[in-house]
Amino acid sequence: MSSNYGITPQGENFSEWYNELVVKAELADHSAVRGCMVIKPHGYAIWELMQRALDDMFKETGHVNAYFPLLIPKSFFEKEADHVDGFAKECAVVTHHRLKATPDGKGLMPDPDAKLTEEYIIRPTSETIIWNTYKNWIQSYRDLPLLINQWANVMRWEMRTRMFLRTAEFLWQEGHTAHATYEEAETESLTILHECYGKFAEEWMAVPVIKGVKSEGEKFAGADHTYTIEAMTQDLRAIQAGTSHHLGQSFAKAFDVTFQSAEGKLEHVYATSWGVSTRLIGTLIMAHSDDKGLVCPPKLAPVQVVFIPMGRGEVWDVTVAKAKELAAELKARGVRVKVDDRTKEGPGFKAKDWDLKGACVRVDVGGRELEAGELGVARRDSEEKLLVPVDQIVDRCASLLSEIQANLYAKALAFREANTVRVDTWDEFLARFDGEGGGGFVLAHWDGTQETEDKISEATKATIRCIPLEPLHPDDVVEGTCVFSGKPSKQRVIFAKAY
RNA sequence: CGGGAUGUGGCUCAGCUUGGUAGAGCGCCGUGUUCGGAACGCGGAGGUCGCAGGUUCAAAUCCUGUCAUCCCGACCA
Repeated sequence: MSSNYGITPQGENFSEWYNELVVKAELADHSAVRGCMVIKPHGYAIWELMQRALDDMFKETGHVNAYFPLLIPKSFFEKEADHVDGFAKECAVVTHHRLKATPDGKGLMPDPDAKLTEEYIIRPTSETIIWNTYKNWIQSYRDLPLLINQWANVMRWEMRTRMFLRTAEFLWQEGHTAHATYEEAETESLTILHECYGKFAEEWMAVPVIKGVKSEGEKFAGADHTYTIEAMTQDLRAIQAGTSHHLGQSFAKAFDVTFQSAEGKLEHVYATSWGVSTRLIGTLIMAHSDDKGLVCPPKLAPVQVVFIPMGRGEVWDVTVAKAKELAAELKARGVRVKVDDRTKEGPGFKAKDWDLKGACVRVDVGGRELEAGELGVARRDSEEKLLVPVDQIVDRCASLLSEIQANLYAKALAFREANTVRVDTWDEFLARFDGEGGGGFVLAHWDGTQETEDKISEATKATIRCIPLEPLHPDDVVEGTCVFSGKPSKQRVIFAKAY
């Protein structure tokens, strides 16, 4: 798109649409640092709203926040073999603690005399530093469960990055818990999945998700098993929006974290870890937004209602005053409002601008309408515009917000259902994922082997997103035969091309 | 890391083939007329052409290297 206005339509090039939207809606910008973005105020506002809602849920389920170091001694990483394999290839390493002038005096270089005896890894995730710490915190069954969450940044040196979806540095939360029994840890990982992540995705983001367990090939490095919430994007791909891992005793054993039980026996603890990241913002965009720009569910919209005063001179003074008055009333009800009283831009410009930035409801405060006693109210989620009597504006805006929240979820759910199919033959399976783009969710039988999973992925680029915890349809758990190998299968699993 | 493309005022790009004093539109600043879905006039500011070498009297332009970004693969929240 060569124009400064507008963005590439989704249908033309989804990827370009996404990249342009992120920048033009002022959510984020590329930075001088490879793979790292600058999250701009409008984008960060969404993250803050997400943080607040999630943090409340974590607290509600008994967790507390703490903070652990950004740098992790390299040796910690060597202690859990699977974990090393999973992350070693994408670690940034700190090797020196001082700079000195280069011989030519023009630049700086790491001072060879300041080489660290043990190098540090910039955390790609904090299991190792946390479990090294927990070792000192846990002695007795009375110290359990230990339920801690951390809000932090992490770094993974990814080959290819995309703003919000995969950046080298990203913001997230990571929960790390310790339990006396396998069952209790299992309950914990499922509680997070259901009470926090699933609920947040559906009730706050208005994004329906499928909760399931990852196959061996897709699970977290070092986990016993991994639970996930999987969402569908508008280009028919799957996006992993959050994961909750039951780590078993692997980290407890690697870091020798034991406790004495009530019976006096020394046992290793059971662990979970779970996280969601700024990728949620990417998920949000890909699930709801359109060719006009960002569509934000009201619960996470930085600006829920925007007022556009119109007219010039005395009329302008009147419309601005009225807009501010109405905005104040709405604000008193806890609605996030904005009066766009910029004088340089016209109302047409402002309407487009707020469509782009994802204001949920726009109220045009015009002189003529004000005299007639009715104002134009436009919904961002639909094309719908309505006339609302001035004295009902506040009530109507408030009710519209919950209608929009519900509508966005319903729309996304209908979209996912329309693009979820059950496939029983290999030819049909191949056809579904042929070519570029997604292919939606395909529910197919799978023989449960890694080998088959790999071969399917190789042939189609589609991977097993999860094995649903609850079947989407009762027939999905009726036995069948693997779509690839023809071997017996207990249930259908979800295949999709993933972000 | 493999294949492809691109780096020129804040943004989108032209100029490069055939070396010779850096351009346009948008944006920005000032000003006036405008203001109901991206208004217009006039006057301005702003770039050692990604970076480092090399060739040359002379490099945005030619050569080498390097870095970054985007697209396609492998990897991944």
